[in-house]
Amino acid sequence: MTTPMLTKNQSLVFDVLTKAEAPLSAYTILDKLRDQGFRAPLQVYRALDKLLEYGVVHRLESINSFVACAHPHEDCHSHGLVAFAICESCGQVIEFHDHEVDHRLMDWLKSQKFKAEKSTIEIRGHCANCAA
Amino acid sequence: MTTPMLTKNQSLVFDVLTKAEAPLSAYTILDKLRDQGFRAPLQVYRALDKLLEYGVVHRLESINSFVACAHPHEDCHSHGLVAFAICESCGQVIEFHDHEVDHRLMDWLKSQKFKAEKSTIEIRGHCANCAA
DNA sequence: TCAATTGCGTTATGCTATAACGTGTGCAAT
DNA sequence: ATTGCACACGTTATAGCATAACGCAATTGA
Ligand SMILES: [Zn+2]
Ligand SMILES: [Zn+2]
Ligand SMILES: [Zn+2]
Ligand SMILES: [Zn+2]
Repeated sequence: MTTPMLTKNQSLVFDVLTKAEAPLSAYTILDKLRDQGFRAPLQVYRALDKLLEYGVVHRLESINSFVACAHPHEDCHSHGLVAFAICESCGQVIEFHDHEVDHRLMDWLKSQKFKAEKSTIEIRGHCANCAA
Repeated sequence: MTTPMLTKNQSLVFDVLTKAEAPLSAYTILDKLRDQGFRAPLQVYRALDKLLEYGVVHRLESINSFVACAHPHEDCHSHGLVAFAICESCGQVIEFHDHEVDHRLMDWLKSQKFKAEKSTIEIRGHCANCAA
C-alpha cells in the first residue's frame, strides 16, 4: 500500500498521533483537535480508517487506542505480523516484528487451513523504566 | 489458579459460554440470561471477571467477546501464551498454544527488559469450512 | 453534462464497560 | 452474642467507544 496525499483531517489526526508519546483513543484525539475545528467522533474515525488502510497507523485492540507506525518505511507490514509491547504505567509502546514468530504462527494456521487476514499481538506489562 | 466453587451467577454465565458455538459479547450473554433473572450488565461483567481470573474463560480483545477455555485442564495457561484463530464468517474460535512462539516472544521481551503481564494473540480470518 | 467517487459535517443512536450506592449473608475475632 | 470484615449481589446512572444515516460539496472521468 503506497500512501497517497493525506487530506486535511487525515493530516491533523496523523500529526497528533506522531507527536504523542503514548497511544491515544479516538476521543482523546477528538479533544486535541477541537481547536482545529473537529466537532464529532466520526471526523476522527474516518481519518483513522484511512490511516489504518495506508498502514501508517496501528490500532491497539487491547486498549482501544491508536498509535503511529514506528517504522512505516520497512516492508515488514506487507508480509509479516506486527507485535506491540505496551507499558501499562507510562503508556510507551514498542512495535516489533519477528519473522520466526510469523512463520511459526503462519505454519500453524496453514496446518489448520485457516486463512489469516488480520492479526493482533499485544503484550501488556511494564517497560524497563517502569518495571522498578 | 485452582477454580473455587462457582456462584449462581458465575455458573449461569459459564454455562452460556460453554454451550455457545461462538464467542459472545457481555450484552449477548445478558440477553440470554434475562429469563434467569439477569437485569443489568454488571451482573454479567462481575461474573466474567471471576471466570477470567480463574482462567476458565478468555476475553477476545479484538472482538470484545468472551469464550470458554477450550482446554482448561492443561497447564499451558500458567506458563505460556494462548493464541486464538477467529473465523469472521462463522465465529468459530480455535485456541492454541505454541511454546516456540512463547519462547521467541518472551526472549524478545526479556531483551528489552520488558516485564510482560498479559498477552493477546488473535488472528482473524476464515476457517477451513468458510474459506470456500 | 452527467454519473460516480470521495471527503466532509452533523445528528442521532448503538454497543461496551464501569462508578457508586445499598443490601444481605457467612464467617471469624473479640 | 456482637462486631467487623469480605464477598456476592441488585440497581441506577454514567462514562467511554464506535457507527448509522442523512445531506452537501469537490473531483474525476466518460
Ligand atoms: Zn508499524
Ligand atoms: Zn513504562
Ligand atoms: Zn484456554
Ligand atoms: Zn468459519
